[in-house]
Amino acid sequence: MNEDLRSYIERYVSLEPQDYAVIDQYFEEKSSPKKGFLLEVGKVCTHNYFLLKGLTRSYYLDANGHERIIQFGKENWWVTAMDSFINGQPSQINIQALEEVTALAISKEKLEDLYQQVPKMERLFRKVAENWLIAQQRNSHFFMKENSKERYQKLVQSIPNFVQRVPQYMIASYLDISPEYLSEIRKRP
Amino acid sequence: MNEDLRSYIERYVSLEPQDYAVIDQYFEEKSSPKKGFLLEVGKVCTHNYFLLKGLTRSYYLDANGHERIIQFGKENWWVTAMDSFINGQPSQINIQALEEVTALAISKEKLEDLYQQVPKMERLFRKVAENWLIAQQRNSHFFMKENSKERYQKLVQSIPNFVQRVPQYMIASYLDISPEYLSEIRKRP
DNA sequence: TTCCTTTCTTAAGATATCTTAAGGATATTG
DNA sequence: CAATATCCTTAAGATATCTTAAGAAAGGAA
Repeated sequence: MNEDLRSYIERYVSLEPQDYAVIDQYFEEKSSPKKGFLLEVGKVCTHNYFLLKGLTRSYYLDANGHERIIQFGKENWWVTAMDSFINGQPSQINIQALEEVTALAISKEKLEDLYQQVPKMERLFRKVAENWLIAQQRNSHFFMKENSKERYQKLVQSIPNFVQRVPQYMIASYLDISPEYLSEIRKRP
Repeated sequence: MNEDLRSYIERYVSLEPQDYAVIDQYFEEKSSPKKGFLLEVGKVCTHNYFLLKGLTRSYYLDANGHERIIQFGKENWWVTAMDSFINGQPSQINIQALEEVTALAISKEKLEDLYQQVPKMERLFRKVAENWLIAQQRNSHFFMKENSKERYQKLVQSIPNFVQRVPQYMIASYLDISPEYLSEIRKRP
């Protein structure tokens, strides 16, 4: 089994050694070139991706045709369109590789089966969902509480060198700021 | 076992009949008068509450001493301070009863034990966390996408008679609008 | 009912942020 | 290297929303 996934799992649950071999069979390695799509609007999100390498963005086009980024995906985190994946509905978002991406993918059906074969995985994904929820809640409050300048500054601080990996207009989109205004914010002392 | 909790559980997992009696023992009924606190800032949130009756708000005081409501709790939903409950950290929020509240409460320790006794509960709370996450994500996008007026109108539509149960300034706080501006919005055609 | 507290409204001035439009800088490709 | 596409900045005017302050209305307690 892949080392990154293995140590990720170990952080949440303790398994029998042989479980890892079982789990491994449920995942398939997938990759995407830069600018490729892991998911497009309107299609059902059939897979959950554990990112090994690269960077993704999840976004949609708003009423004015502007791209709105709602999430970035990075190494050792799960990338999927939760709503579509869980409920089998057409996705509202695109997921695109911003850098060349390698990921371990598991389909919805296989995941359901894996829960039967290795019940501890149910616990793993419970904890993942709980942590994700907590992160999402913190993020929501962050957006409500902080103004544009603070959002930008805290992003820069909290994820060093992230700003270098991503064009500024995408940072602006993610922070819900117009690119022009972000430019002005950055200039100010 | 309480009927509401039972049918809630049945919506997510199918259990053996005897499981319900086991589960029932893990919960204790708690109640709070109107304006009572289920949790106060600084204390660790030790319980997860399944609301049977009444209404709660989760809020904190911002830098200017203004109350900021981040969530309302209603019948047949879980009320807790996730961050504090899961990570055992002091809570950043207060949880207060807006109406007289009756709830079924389970402590963190008992819940961990329950996962061992009835492993299907792991699945239940995985699904609860997943749905909660999806709801939270939708909510975040809703706040980013819609302006004040639309947020208010959609709240009124989506939860009829909610506006009657709660003072307007609390609605404003929840929608991240100043009470004065909400008053103006409501007046406009 | 009367008083006191809580909640809601009004209005004026202040501020953050957006929109539009244009030009400048930087990357990528042929 | 030139050419093209992508990305970033500047600035002016427009808009949404907040702040402050005051008074009006409604609700609850005496």
